[in-house]
Amino acid sequence: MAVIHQTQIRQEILETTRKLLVKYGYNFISMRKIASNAGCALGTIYLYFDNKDILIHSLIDEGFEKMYNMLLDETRKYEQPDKRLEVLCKKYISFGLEYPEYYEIMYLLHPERMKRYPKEKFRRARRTFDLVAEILDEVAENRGILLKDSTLISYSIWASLHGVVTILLARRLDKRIDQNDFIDNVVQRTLRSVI
Amino acid sequence: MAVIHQTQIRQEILETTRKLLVKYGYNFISMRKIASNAGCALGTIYLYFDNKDILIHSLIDEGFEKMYNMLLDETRKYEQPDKRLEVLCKKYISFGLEYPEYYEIMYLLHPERMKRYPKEKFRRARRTFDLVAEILDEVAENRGILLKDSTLISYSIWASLHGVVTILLARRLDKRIDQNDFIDNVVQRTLRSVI
DNA sequence: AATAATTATGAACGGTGTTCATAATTATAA
DNA sequence: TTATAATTATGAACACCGTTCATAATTATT
Repeated sequence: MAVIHQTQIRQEILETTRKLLVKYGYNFISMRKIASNAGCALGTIYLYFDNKDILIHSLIDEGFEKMYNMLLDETRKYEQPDKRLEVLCKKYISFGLEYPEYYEIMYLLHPERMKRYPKEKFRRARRTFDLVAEILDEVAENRGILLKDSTLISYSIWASLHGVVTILLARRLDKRIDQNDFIDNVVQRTLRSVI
Repeated sequence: MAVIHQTQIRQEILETTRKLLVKYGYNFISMRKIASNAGCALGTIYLYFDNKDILIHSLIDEGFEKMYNMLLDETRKYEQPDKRLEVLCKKYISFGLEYPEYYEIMYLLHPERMKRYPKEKFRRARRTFDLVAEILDEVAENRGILLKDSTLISYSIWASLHGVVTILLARRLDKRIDQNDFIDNVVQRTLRSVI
């Protein structure tokens, strides 16, 4: 009964999984391929991760960290609240398009798998929403308006942005429509409808 | 080299697949289970469907048909353009929540699988957008405004609605937020931002 | 040095989608 | 009606999958 693991091989497994995920996509990843690439036996992985889901989920933190930093960096470039909200929206979408593998494990894993989705991952995801809510409050204050529920509106904004990303990742946008026009339109509609 | 198949068993396979899909969800479906339930041999399925994806895709038409009719029925209940647009949005979301299995194969199948996604399915999906665009034009006319690109706006609206559905299906909504409040908020924001 | 605890292994289990040689059936030709 | 050809049905076999577990190798403790 092993209790605490913190050896080199655990990190190696994680890094290998991340590399395979980014390089080949979620569907390519199998426990055998990870073991093979990480230079360990198949069973060894199960000493450090209870199952495949938990292993994959360990990468979600990385994704949220990367995303949060990208959004923070981008919004810090500007001071005007409306502008900050705009670049936040656009950066969210471009993150999704730039790192589809991360976006997939962060937001698109099938619901059934989510039974195993650890709660602390949700907490980490929430940090992004706090950022949105924060900037929303700035916008409201700047316009001299009182926002009833910035959290609800944050999630509401997220829905639109998430819709854009998933539609584009699933290649479901009508080819007659320009991708950038589509993104701009949703973002503009979103911004206009905020308050 | 079989060329044309139109026997009873093909329909039986399709119906069995649909039943298994609705009853147990996408992940439960395997070719063996379908064969077993349809009362044929494993290999028989491959006489009528090149592979699993194509078999599943055959059900997509059903989904789009069902959805289109639901949306049409709902919007026909009203005459006022704004109201028609509102119930359209709400019905779209409730369809997604009510028939997650269909919604999944219609809109959420992983992008990699979409390489095999037949083009005629896209065409069928477009009918829904034409309905949205149609109602959008009504709204514009009613308000005496000229809409530049109702197709683009249709897809833009879709993004928001699709975002709502996927977030709810993936159970990613913060539990502090009421589901109906969330839906209403997005729909209201969407309607307000249309023009 | 001997024992105990930990860590690593890979064969085995029951599943998956897909292929294909073979068998059964149906349609056509003599 | 019989013989041949074309079609349709079969399920074993292949190469994969996630997971388990008895066993082996290694490390720590006594």
